Amino acid sequence: MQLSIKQQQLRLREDAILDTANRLLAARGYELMSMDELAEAVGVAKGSIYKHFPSKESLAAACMIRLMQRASALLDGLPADMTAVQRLRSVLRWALESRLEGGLPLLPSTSPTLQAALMSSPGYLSEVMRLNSRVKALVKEARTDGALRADLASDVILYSIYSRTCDPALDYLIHASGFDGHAAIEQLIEVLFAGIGAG
Amino acid sequence: MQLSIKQQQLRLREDAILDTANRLLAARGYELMSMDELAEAVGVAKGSIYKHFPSKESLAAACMIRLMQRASALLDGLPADMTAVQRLRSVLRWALESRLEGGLPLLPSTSPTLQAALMSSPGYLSEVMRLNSRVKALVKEARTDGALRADLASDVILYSIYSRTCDPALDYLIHASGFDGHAAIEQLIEVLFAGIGAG
DNA sequence: GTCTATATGTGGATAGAC
DNA sequence: GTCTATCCACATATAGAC
Repeated sequence: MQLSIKQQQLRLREDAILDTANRLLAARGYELMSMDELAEAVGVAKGSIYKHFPSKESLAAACMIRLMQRASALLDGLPADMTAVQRLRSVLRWALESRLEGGLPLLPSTSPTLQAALMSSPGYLSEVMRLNSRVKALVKEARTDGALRADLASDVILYSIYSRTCDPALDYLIHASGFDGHAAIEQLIEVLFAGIGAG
Repeated sequence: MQLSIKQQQLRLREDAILDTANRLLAARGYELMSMDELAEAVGVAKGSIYKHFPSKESLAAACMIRLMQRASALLDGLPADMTAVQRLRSVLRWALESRLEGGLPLLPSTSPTLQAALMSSPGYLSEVMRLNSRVKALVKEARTDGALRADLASDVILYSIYSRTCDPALDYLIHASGFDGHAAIEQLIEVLFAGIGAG
């Protein structure tokens, strides 16, 4: 079933909106991104955006869903011979590299109203669950491999990994200490896995 | 030189404003705390707040300055026989306990406009420098003690410590995993120092 | 579906009486 | 210095022509 030309154009337009929104959300956060500036940055009228997304909140939710789908796709694409802990490193590295390119909004816990909207968005919730259970499974596997500390609760490990995706140390190292972005990322990954890794 | 009754009352009023602002900033962030709700929470008219602080930004700066002064005071009060790395653990523990009590705003990097305002506030800047140089000195001392990894750049260690004060893993552990707050704090401190500590 | 124009609400900041 | 009442800018969201 092929999409018609019109549907393809529509899809492209929506992707353009989401790309720009993604960037603005990452740069300024949910509250400070106005629909006016988004419309101008995309190059469409504000009213048009509301034809694609019924509200600012649903737009943000769509951004987050797309990001999580990309994270899942990244996991799918990893070489089959990778160990669980290597996969965990890879997905964290991908998230931090995405942040460097200005594409990773830190939306969670940014805004109560947004948080409430996300929590009542079925699409968002199911994608969160899906990604979370995959990462959880990797943590469990890495622990049985003996690659992660057995004396830590697995949630301590899990949330420590999640939290590093929005670690402000990355920005500090780059802007205050002059680190190269990729080098800074490797340092943060190294420190994290030295803290949660066995041996 | 004793303060007059009136000056004391003024000071108390200002402290009350700062206490409430501190709590609201921690709970909702800079953008979402409105001067309207602050005034109502303190129990004064909005106009009155502007007699004490010329702008919302200067109010936030005053909050941050007071917090950093408290951190400095905490360092002053630590036992003389504590090692440098123990002092670092203590100040991080204090920061996280403050967050638990709802008193530690995550202002840095929260808002570009606020960031700009802070960077042009002499009082804020001098307090930042003062605290930062003390913590930096502790990191240096702990490294020469052999308590911190020598293969890491000291800025990597320094910013990793700073970043843990706003680690979202704390909230996740408490709210999603049912951890006790103090236990969660000890886990995060343990993971961090396992990552940056020698041996 | 895209545009222009507008309704409606809310934010920071101020004026002026007391 | 505290209050009430208000100004002004800007944000989300919608209306209506094409």
